[in-house]
Amino acid sequence: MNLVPPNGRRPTMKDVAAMAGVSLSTVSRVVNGSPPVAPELAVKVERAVEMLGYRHNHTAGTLRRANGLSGSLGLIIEDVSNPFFSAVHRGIEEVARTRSVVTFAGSSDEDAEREHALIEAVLARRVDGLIVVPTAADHTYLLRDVANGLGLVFVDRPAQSIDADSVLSDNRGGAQRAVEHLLAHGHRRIAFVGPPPTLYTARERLAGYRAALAPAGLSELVRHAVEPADAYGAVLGLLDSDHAPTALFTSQNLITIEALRALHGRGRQHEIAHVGFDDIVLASAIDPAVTVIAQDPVGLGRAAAELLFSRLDGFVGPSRRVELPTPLVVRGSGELRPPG
Amino acid sequence: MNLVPPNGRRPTMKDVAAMAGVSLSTVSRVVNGSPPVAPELAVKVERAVEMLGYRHNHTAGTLRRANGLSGSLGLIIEDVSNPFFSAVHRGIEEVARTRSVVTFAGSSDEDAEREHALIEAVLARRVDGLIVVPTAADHTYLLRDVANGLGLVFVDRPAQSIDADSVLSDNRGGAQRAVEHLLAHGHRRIAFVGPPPTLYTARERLAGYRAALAPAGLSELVRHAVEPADAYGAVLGLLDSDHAPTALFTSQNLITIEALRALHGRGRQHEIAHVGFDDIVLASAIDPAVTVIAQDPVGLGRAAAELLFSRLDGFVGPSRRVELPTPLVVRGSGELRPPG
DNA sequence: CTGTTAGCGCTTTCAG
DNA sequence: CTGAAAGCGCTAACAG
Repeated sequence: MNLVPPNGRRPTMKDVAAMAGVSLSTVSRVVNGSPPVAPELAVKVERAVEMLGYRHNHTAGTLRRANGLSGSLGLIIEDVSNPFFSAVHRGIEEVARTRSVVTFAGSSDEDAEREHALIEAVLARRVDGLIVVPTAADHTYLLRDVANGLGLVFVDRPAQSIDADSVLSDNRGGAQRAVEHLLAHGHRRIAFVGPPPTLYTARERLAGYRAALAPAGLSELVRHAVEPADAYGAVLGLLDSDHAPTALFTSQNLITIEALRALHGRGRQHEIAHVGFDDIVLASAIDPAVTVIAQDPVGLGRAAAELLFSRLDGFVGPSRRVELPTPLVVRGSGELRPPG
Repeated sequence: MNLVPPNGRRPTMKDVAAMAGVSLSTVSRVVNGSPPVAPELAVKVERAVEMLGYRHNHTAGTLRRANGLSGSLGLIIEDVSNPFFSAVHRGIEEVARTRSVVTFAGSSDEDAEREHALIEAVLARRVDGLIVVPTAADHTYLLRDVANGLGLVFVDRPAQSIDADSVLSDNRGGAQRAVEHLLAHGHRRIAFVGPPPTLYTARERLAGYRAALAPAGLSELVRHAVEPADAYGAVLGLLDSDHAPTALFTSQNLITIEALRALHGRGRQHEIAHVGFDDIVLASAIDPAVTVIAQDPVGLGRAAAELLFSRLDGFVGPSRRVELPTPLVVRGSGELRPPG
């Protein structure tokens, strides 16, 4: 059964053809399941394939194939091990799988150079498309590739320099809804704790916070955390200040977690209302359960892949922008009322 | 700057050679940075590359290159969006990056057929190596590929059917240490809640639990949760039983989370001691903070990649098995003493 | 130091 | 329905 061929050479179609006593083209036809081919020949070929342990070299085929597709795509995210982005990956995989397309995945670590190196690396492996969570400000160098047929979709944040398909969450709307929810529960001093507005998503969420406060005529109370860990101190500082807030809006995953540590550390979790942006594991296990604005990262990935494949399928319209809703998930912490 | 070539054809080395007025081989030498090449010619080539927006086709080179390496590898894990496995992915990426190797990543979803399809897909794209969290019982079909130079490493669980390099956590030792820790704090009735022992890791952890109880002459109290969600009910059942345990060992990530929900839901988190296998986010935010046995998934990935590349670098010794330590992280929940 | 040539493994006309 | 032959984009001898 498992005869290892004498030499260390992988068997090729030529070897299969020789063993089966047919021509190269017949092997190709059988391997690619493209009739017409006589059943008896097909059987002979299949037997030879089995015997030799022949493995199709899809990349060699790509070189010659009419459409030139490699059946692969590149995914560049901030970090493959960040649960948010790995969920995006998962969504992409779900639709790529239906087309037998495999995915190169890599982390940019929010570093433009690294992003660029990764993109070049996967492009050199001739991926059919690219899905990118953009970090770099300039992506014009991809324009030529797109003109030459590369599929390109940006996800989570829009590209700044070029016009391309993109899939985003409703960041601003979600943040606004979170703050309006706190307002509706009687809060007048609502603090914002989040990363500085360098990234698109951070800017949008801050804008949402402001959009909610403005019509109420309330003044803002903003604390920026450069590193997520900074949020811990920021929240403690807010709790200790003269004019302490009665409610907290934390604009991101890791910052919400730090805020929880601070709140619980001080035993104030039942007094200070809190809504976080991004759902977190254990949000419903702790007391009070954490009210959040939920994103749908898997949906983000799915939508990005759909857009990408529609291009590869020949869609040539103008660039599209899909925005996914960010519903409020009520669990308890966001429904605490201010004292008095 | 960004002249898109008139036709939709990607420029090739031939185009570059023609524009630069040199031969194909000279272009190849410049592109691959393999001297000797006259500086003036190099400049001409580089200019032409720039003008045309030439992009190297690394896969075409693979076909002809002496070593035949594609500079890519395949990673098959249970789920790309599971934080544990995506951390493994991250570890692999860290070492692959130093060699400019990119990674195909896909999810087997604990399904042997899917695993097989994925492996075939990446093999057809001629990856240099494969890192697999095995689900299928049989991997003998990979033997021939390994004989033909494929690097192969199993991670998190050993392969059952073939002899290959593998990287594991010390599952049994970690579980044993967890239970011994609870014994040392005076507990005599310690329950085990975990998945049924179908998977290697589950079996090992259960064995560790038993290995700790046996010398103490204590009887076991085991509850299996087929789905993580089942652990919630299982823990409630234990709490309500006549001979309720005073301590809990939960043998996995998601099960620990469900147990926490149950414990906190009943307000028993300060009475029942609890140690979980696998670290979890927010473990230190809740009260009491959760004592765990920590794995090092990033280290698992790094080690797997090191083993893989050592093979590609020509190492030909017998198969190696690396086992990573699983330290106890003391935080509070595991140090509660039994009543009385 | 540079160019010519053969050919990697495959798909695709094009004849038979 | 099957085979022969050309050639995808590239690298590696080998001459010059």
